[in-house]
Amino acid sequence: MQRTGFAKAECPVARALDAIGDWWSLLIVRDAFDGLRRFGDFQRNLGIAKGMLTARLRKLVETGVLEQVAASDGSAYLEYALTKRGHDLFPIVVSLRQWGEAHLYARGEPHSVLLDHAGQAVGQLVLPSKNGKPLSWADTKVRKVAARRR
Amino acid sequence: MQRTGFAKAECPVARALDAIGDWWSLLIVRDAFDGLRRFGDFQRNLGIAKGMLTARLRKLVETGVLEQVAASDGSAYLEYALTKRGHDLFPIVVSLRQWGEAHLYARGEPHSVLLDHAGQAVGQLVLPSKNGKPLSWADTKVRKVAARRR
DNA sequence: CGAACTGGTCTTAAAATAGGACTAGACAGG
DNA sequence: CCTGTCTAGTCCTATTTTAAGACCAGTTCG
Repeated sequence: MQRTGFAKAECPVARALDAIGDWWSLLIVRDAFDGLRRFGDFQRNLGIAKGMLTARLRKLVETGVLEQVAASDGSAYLEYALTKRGHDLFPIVVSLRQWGEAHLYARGEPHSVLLDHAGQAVGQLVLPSKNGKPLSWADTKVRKVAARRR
Repeated sequence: MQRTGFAKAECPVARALDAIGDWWSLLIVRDAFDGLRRFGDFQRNLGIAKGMLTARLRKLVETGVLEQVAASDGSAYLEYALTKRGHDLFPIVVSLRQWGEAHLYARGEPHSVLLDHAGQAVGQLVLPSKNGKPLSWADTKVRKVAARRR
């Protein structure tokens, strides 16, 4: 009765959830985007059990989202840094953030916000189309399985 | 030792994960975007245990992502339909899909793809900035807690 | 050198999950 | 209008996952 896995699903959404769709992984990644790099930083900031954190970090390293690098402060410890693949998770974290901001706060309730380099709140993620108008859920359809190409 | 909850976190990412960040909810939502509406359709398509599906659907209805509506075929059964809040999950599902497509398939391995109304594969989600250039992770920063406004 | 910090491992109890048996009401056919 | 099947669940059990904290070896600080 092992938890169902989706690693071999044909659907990319299912595979992505298999890789990073548990309760902690995306929060670790969010913290990594905020600049956290050390085991203890993640542990204190998230309040996660250490064994859990060990397991999650290990899986994220295996998946290629994080990598262990020498500590930036010159000490003998290791740090966890986002890889290219990890940085590519940015739209996922932002989309979760924007949905959360829009739907899960009472009016006036304080929450963190995402700013650009100029200190301006950023706009919504958009899915561009040829003619410049953003695509919505109603404009798209999934083709079940792509033909094997190349 | 109840699973840690993030419902009251100040971070919107954490709240979003609390609401829809489990192993099944986003797959149910994905199927709903694909047009599935009935209990049995979700159950057969996902291979999920029925008790699990019952619990997930109930939570998604509570969260306001799905709502129960009369069956579209005129029978006495109910169907689950995406609400506005549910449709707003579209960027999350798309960002997961695009990350999965980019990183979790061997070259040439078949997978489903997202098409626009014209049958063209859609482009990448982008986070627009004032000057038109998309923002990346390096261009943004989180302000920890927004001042209470209004 | 000794104390505290770092980054873990191990153990335990509670909770979540998978899988399947069972069921009440809806529906379709004869 | 009777019966068999379908639908949408509930309930039970075995197993896995999680939370929480005790413990520990190597590193750094004073």
